[in-house]
Amino acid sequence: MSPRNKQTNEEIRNASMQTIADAAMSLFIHEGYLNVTIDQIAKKAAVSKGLMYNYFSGKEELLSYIIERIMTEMYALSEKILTEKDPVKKMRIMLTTTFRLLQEKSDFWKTIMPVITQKAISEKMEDGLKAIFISLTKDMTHMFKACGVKNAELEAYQLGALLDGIAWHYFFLFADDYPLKKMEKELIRKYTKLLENGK
Amino acid sequence: MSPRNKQTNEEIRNASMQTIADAAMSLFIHEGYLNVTIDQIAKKAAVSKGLMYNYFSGKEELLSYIIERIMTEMYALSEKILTEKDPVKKMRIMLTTTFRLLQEKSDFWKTIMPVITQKAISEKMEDGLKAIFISLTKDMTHMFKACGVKNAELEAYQLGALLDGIAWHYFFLFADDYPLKKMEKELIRKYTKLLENGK
Amino acid sequence: MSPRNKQTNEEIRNASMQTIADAAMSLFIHEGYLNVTIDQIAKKAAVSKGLMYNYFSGKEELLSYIIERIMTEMYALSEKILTEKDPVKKMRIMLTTTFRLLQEKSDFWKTIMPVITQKAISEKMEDGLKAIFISLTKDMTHMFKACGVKNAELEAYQLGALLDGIAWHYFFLFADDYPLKKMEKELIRKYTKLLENGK
Amino acid sequence: MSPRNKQTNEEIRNASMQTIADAAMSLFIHEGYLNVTIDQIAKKAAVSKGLMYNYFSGKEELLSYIIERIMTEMYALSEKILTEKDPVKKMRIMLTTTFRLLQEKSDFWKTIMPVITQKAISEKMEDGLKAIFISLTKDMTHMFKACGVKNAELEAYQLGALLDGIAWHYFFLFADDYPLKKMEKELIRKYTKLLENGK
DNA sequence: TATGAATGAGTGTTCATTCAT
DNA sequence: GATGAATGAACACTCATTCAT
Repeated sequence: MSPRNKQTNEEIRNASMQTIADAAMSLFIHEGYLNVTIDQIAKKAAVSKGLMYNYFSGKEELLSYIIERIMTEMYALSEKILTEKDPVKKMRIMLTTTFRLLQEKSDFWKTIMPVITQKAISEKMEDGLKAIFISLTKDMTHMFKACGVKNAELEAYQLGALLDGIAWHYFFLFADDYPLKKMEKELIRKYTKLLENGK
Repeated sequence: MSPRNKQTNEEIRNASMQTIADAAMSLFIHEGYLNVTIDQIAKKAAVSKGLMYNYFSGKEELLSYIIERIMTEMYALSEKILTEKDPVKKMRIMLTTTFRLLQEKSDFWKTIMPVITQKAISEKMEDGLKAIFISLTKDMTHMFKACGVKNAELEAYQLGALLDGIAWHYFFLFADDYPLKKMEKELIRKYTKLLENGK
Repeated sequence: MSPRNKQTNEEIRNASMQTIADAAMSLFIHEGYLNVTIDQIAKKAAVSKGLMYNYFSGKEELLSYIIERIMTEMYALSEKILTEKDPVKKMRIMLTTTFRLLQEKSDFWKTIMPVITQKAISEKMEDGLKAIFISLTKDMTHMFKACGVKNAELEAYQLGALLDGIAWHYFFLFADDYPLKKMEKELIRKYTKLLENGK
Repeated sequence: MSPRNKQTNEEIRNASMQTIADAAMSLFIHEGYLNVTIDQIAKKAAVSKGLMYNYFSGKEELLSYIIERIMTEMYALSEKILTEKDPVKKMRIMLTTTFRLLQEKSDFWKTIMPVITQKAISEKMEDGLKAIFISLTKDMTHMFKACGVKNAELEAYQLGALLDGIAWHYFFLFADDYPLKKMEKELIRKYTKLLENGK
């Protein structure tokens, strides 16, 4: 009879939002944003369509919310790399993290990448994503410089492109035929050497 | 009085098809396949909706046609590289061709990349595209081996990933901020050296 | 404040379905299935086009639903005849029921008959309708045999054909010029005599 | 160089019309009037769409033309029956003709019957068809009367309904399961007897 | 006479969004 | 907070008809 207290409501609210966002994200990943209907999301989240509109003003805002969640996660990952000071360790963290994510969170990436290429959508992520890439690239540049690597900035750009290119090939071209494990070992070897030789 | 002759009709038909396909491709590139309506295509091509359906059985077939055109073009480009025998020349051709296309045919690539990531669509290109990538990768592998480069296959994969990663960053992340020219020079220098040192 | 309860919703749903199906049936009867547009149905039912698609997956399923309703009704009618044991009574029920329906439910029949002749559509009813006709024909055959009528099976087929032929002529050829009342009396007289003389 | 003379043109014209009408009729029979497109007709007739419009002002007029051809044929058949004077022979001609047509021209009937039931279309045939049925019914009535058959008019109506009902059952319900041959023999026997007993 | 490229109104269908309950 | 029946603009696609040649 007595109304729920504020905190409980807040919790319910938050739980519902997460439920809906999870369902939506899962569908967006597997079906593509434009192919997913509100009905599907509501059904998967086991809530009514109407409730969705209590929390999100529309399909697009739901996407924005999900992208923000993803960006937060990506930001956290980049922080791990940025805070490591030792160059060789930093490089190893970056490479192992990247390759681990390629396998463990392949869905995560398979969502991100197509989404980035869609003009209307990418604009939502762009700034955040770009910021992360830029800060990582700058960080790598500094690191390469500190280790005496020549053309440090270009090396940093190459490393970034190489890793994204590998992701791209792995996800959209070669899939399980891709020599992911070998590549990881080889890159760790190569870049460790580069850093050490640079010193 | 008499009807058009067969050849004239053939020419008219072909011209219309190209007009429509060009308009559609341009729209698919900038708006994304799923966001583009038949009305938009017809309007841009300055023909009636109905005419589109005289030539293409639907929106999807129109996409297939465009993709085939693109694949044909890509295949022609890959042939140029595959037929060159001298390693250093081959590498230079591949790199300069790639970087030239990134700038001159940025639309071409901006279509390819998002399209590949769209599940339903990528299946149409996949086999053809994969074949091209695989044959190029094999070609590079042979070349690296012939020059005594260690881990030839992994190097070939890296090169492919690096170039696609650069394209990706250039188009969807950094755009005009990207040091494209410097990168081209650096890669030519680096890979020429790799081939020569390998010998 | 609280949402409608399940039962109320069920009632609303059912009412809407019947409203739509009634409107559609009426239009199908008078205009022919293929000539009727979804817009017409929606307008006649005074609902939105979209609502139709909440209940029926398309125009064809709407037709199926209507046909099923009709078949259920026809089946109920045939049951009345099949369960009557006394030959003369059975015959009288069959004839009076048929002639009554010709007048009272002329819409009902006017729907059935054209629909049967439409290939794509008839397949939906065929089995059910055929089953009813066959069971009635068999029932009549047994009855004629039991009464010692010669060529019992052919007589049963004739009776069935005769009644459907009368319906056909009444609806599509002669209309109100048709001597329906006289025919009913004559057939009752004739077939009663046949059954009694057969004994 | 010299223009075709008038007769030749007339012949060409007529031949083209027949070609087109034949193709259209065949398609109308097998696919249904509303399902057949102008393209299909033109293709089947091996003429251009444009030519069709030289001869027929539209799809509907083409149907009218075909129906008229059919009506003419039906009229010719009815004449055969009407002109025979001997009752038994007349009856035999009518029955054998009907049953022969059921088998030989089943396509012919399968077109006619659905078409009759479609309001918009039936109006085109109605008058002609009705006239034929009425004249046949009257003829039969006279014949029955002349042979002393009781309820001559009702008998004539019954005969007509019976034959159309048989056609209906044969075409749309029982198909090859129908005892057509037996029925023919039985009816000849029955009606011959009726005529002879009536005397 | 003959062609078939071109048209565009019309059709079935989808789906994000609203709102009475 | 929660529901889901209802809406209607928007979409892909069809096809009878026109007309320049």
